[in-house]
Amino acid sequence: AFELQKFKKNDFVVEEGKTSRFMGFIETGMFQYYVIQDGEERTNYVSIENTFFASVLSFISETPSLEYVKALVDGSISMISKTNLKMLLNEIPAFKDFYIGLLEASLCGIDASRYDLIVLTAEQRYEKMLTNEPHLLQQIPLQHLASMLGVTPRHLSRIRSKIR
Amino acid sequence: AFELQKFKKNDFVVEEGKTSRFMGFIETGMFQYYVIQDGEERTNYVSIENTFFASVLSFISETPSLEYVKALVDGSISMISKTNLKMLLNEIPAFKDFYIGLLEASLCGIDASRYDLIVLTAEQRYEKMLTNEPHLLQQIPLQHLASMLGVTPRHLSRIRSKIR
DNA sequence: TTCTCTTTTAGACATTTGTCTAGTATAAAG
DNA sequence: CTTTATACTAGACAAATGTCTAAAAGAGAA
Repeated sequence: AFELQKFKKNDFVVEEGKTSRFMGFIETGMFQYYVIQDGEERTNYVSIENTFFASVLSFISETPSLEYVKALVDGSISMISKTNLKMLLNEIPAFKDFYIGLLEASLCGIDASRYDLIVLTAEQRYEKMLTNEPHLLQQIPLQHLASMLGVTPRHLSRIRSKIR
Repeated sequence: AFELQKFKKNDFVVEEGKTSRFMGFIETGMFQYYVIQDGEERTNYVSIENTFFASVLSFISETPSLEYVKALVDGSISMISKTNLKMLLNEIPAFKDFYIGLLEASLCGIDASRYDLIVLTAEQRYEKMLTNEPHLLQQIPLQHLASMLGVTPRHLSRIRSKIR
C-alpha cells in the first residue's frame, strides 16, 4: 500500500489550498512545513529522514491544507494514500494498533514542543535543541531552525554568538 | 469502565512526579495544566467542561508527569483508567475507532495551536481566541489565559486595553 | 456593612526580540 | 578564475514583552 515518491529540491509535497491525501515515512531528504503570512514564509517545522510525514490537519480532516510542504533538497518519501490507509486499518487489526501508536507518539512530541514554546525562552529552546537534536543543527539551514524555534534568523544569530 | 470523580477547588488531578493513569471527559469545572519553573507556575492550558482530559505524555507513555493539573473550581471528570481503556480497546472493535478519532482530533487541535504560537503575535493570538473561543474568556481567569497565550498577565492587560 | 483576599489594571523601566541594512563568507555557475 | 546567488553574521534602532510595584476593582467571609 506504500509507494516511494521522489522529490527534487524545491518540489512541493503539499500546497496551500489543496487537500493532502497522503501520509508517509521520509526515506531521504529534508522537508519544510511553512505558511505564507504577509508574503513571508513562516516555518513551522523541518522534518528529516527516518521520521513520519503528514500535513496533519489536511490529511486527517480532509480539508484544504493551510500550509506548504517543500523539499529543501532532493529526497524521497514512502507514501500511503488516505484511501489505502483506511483499507489497511479495516482489514488488518494489528495495523490499527500501529496507527494508534503513531498518533500517540505524535501527540506526545507535539505536546512537549508546545510546552517548550510557552515555558522556555528562545535561548533555552535553542540549548535544548543543541543537546536533544544536534543532528538537526548540522542538517537544517539556520534560517529555518530560527523559525522552528519561533524567532527570526537575526535573533538566532544573536543567541548563537552569546552561547558560543 | 468510566467512573465519575469529583474535585474541589485546588484539588490536584495530576501531580508532577507521579504517573497519571487516567484520562476522561470533563463534566463540570475548569482544570489548569501547568509546570513549576523557578518557583513559578507556567500554565500550558486550562480546559473546561465538555472537553477531554488527559495529562498526555504521562498517560500515554506511562512515565512520571512533568506537569500539575489542578481544579480551579469545584468540578467533576468522568474518568477511565489506562487498564480499563486497554481492556475496552481490546474487547470492543468500535472503541478503537473512537479512540483513533479522539487522538486525531487532539493532534489537529494541538498542531494548530503550535502553529499559532510560532506564526502569530500575542495580539493576534488573543484576537483569535476572542473570535474562536469567546467562552474561554468569560470563564478562565485572565492570569491563566495570559499564560496559555504565552505572555505575562501584564502584557495581556496591555493587549486588552489596546484592542478595546 | 466592613474586612480581607484575589483579580485586574497600569506606570516606569529593563530586557528581549524584530526590522532594516550591510558586510562577509561560502558555494555554485559560467 | 570571475561572477552570481545564497547563507550567515552583525550594527543601529524600533517595537514587543517582561519585571517590579502599586493602586483600583471585585468577590467572599465575618
